[in-house]
Amino acid sequence: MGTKERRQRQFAEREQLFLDTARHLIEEGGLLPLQMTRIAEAAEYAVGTLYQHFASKEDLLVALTTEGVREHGALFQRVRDWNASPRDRMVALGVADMLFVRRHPQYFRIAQYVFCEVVWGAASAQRRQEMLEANEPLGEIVVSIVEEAVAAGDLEPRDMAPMELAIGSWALVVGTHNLVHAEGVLSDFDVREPYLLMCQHIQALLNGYGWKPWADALDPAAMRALIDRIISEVFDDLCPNHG
Amino acid sequence: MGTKERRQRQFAEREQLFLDTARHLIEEGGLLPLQMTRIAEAAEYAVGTLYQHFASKEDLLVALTTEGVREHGALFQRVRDWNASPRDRMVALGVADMLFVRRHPQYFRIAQYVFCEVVWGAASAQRRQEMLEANEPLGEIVVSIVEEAVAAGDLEPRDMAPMELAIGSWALVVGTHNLVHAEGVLSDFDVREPYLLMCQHIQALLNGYGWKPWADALDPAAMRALIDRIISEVFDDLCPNHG
DNA sequence: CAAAGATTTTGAACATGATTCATAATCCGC
DNA sequence: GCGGATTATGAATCATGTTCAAAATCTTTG
Repeated sequence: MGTKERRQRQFAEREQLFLDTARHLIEEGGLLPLQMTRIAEAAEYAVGTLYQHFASKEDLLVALTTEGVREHGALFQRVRDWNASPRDRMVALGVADMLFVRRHPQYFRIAQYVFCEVVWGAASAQRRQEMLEANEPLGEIVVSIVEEAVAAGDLEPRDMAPMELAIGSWALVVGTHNLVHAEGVLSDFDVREPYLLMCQHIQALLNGYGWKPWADALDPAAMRALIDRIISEVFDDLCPNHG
Repeated sequence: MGTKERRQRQFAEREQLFLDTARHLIEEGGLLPLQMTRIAEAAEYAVGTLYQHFASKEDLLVALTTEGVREHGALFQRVRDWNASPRDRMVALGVADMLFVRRHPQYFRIAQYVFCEVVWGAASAQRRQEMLEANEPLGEIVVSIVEEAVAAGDLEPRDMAPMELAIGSWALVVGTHNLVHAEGVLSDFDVREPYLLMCQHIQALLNGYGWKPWADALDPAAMRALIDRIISEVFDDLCPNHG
């Protein structure tokens, strides 16, 4: 009979509850005052129960980030399936990141923390594994778009592997998140719209690879227009106040 | 008399000792098992003495990173003063990072941790201020190279501020460090020489801005040659086993 | 030079917050 | 409804960062 199955389902539901609760608490007050006791209290369970799900606080944080990676991956899949040129889809990946940050302003902060040796090393091997597995599809999607561009003749990779080309945009995106979230570092220079800028840099990078068709990376208006188009064609439901 | 000065000097020396000791311990065993008690022990002082220098563990980590930023800045200054085209100097900044990582394999790991809300927020305001001040020159050097390129007619910035252009390479570099240090994320794709790749991406980005003279970003051999030239002309003393 | 007073060092005691585990409660099959 | 297995509980434990009263040292002064 299905009693075991029900148990498993309830266990999974409770795990979800813990993760949602933790996310809530982080959104309220940040990562700094997050305590296991508080999470358990807020979820109306005992600490011991929380520890039946997560081997440690770090373990929970890795799990939380893994969820974010999956959601992030869902946005990337939309881009992969979008009927547009590989080049526009590369930019759309950047837009996906931009929107993801808007939806989850805390996400990249937590992710940065989670990937630090101190946290990563203190999480269980299984959670780490899950995270890496959740990450794989993202890399694969970027690579697949690069490969399509090569197949379509838009891009001449010469000796570079698709992944090596993909890493450029990837690093650009990761680096932008880092700079944006490192309080004080960019603020001196008052960068108004860092993610618009990021998209322009992606365009420049693609131009630099000789990726066709060429786009004017230094024209913010053109960039905005493309971003608007991407949002309306791919992410319309995520931007209620758009247009 | 100079007894007060001597005191101050000795105090500064002891602070240096603590920082060096901490760095040593981190190099030995990583950040995870770093304990204030251990640092004090290893430096042959009592914990209380350690706390006369650093308001908290986080404070110490920020101070440690600030030292790294200063050393990093010294490399950037060499590049600024190098007698070469702005474009080659932009690439040389990337090479500076590459060499800095070689000298201090742990540095960017610690920096990533330090810039996380959890650590940054727990450090004293003064240490944070010092860090930001130490960081400023780095940004200024990048911007100054961009400005020189514009002045020389190598680059047509249109509506973009120099800083906005500089942020592209900066993000690329920061993102590469992140990917390289996030264990497991890149390893699936076995990227042999991430920093060679980073330099190629910088070239592509500069090409994409229309930054003259054009360089072939997809030619690893050309890139290696330029890196070798930069090392021999700017960083020769830092690479004993070079050539 | 010694004593008084100021400053600095010390490390055991304290505080915080993660984690455990003996006990209590609950569930399941009969 | 009962007995054994499973699960939940939260007070106790443990690990570390931090403090602070006492001891040690240094500086000034008579």
